[in-house]
Amino acid sequence: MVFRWPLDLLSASRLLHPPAAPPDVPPPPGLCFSASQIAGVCETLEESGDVERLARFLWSLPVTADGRDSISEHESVRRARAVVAYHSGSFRELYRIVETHRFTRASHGKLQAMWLEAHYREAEKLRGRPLGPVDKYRVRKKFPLPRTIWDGEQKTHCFKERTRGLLREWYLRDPYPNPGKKRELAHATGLTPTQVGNWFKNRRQRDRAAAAKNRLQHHRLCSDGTDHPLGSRGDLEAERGHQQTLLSVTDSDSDLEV
DNA sequence: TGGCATGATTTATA
DNA sequence: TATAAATCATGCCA
Repeated sequence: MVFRWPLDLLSASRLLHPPAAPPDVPPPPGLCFSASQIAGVCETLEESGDVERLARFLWSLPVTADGRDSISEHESVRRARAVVAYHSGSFRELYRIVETHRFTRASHGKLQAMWLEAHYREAEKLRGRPLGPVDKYRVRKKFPLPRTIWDGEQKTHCFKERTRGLLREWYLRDPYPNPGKKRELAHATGLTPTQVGNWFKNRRQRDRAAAAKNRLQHHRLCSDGTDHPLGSRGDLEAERGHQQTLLSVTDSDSDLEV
């Protein structure tokens, strides 16, 4: 392995062989590194966050015209090149690296984050303003993660229809299930007990909101000048009773048919 | 543990 | 493309 820049040979040498000798003593001429040793240096520099040094190190590596050499084939080297491309704003280069090579699962998280962030930045630059959540969602839809850095596993935002059906069913029977019932339902739906708890919590919250809204509308329709302030008969029991009635009426996330 | 407010994501609609 | 609505998660308080 012949380095283009002696300084980087020195860097690599120090990373691979921590300085037992005085640090400024140059490595012996003709010192060779294997591709996996080079990859190790890339990993170390990447972990250290010193992108500038990583860039210099990568630059010092010998390259073939098509990049198909034992060094460039190494995933850590490719990932390091992607990192450098990202930090230097060379997003086209980043996309090219990511799209043309398959990466292992261990690299997916970082590469996915860079892929998305790069596209966000481009979109922001294009629009001249920061992106909101919906803008980012559109960017993600427009530039889906390549399969080289994504195993294709769909992350669903909503629970499965069958799961939701079960939850609704149980909710109608008992909106306040005890921990045992929650665990049972979690087992039946494949959700965690926390998710089940959250679902019931949200469901009650939505029903209360819908109940309040319905009552307000009803109040507006009925009140032809007579005054029925909302809180005047609002004791808890009345509220609960109203909710029970509304279970059959509100359906913010459901098709409740009772 | 429940209620409430709020955030993030996704989808629908104008 | 902006906006609203729906859905799930999370944090705080009582």
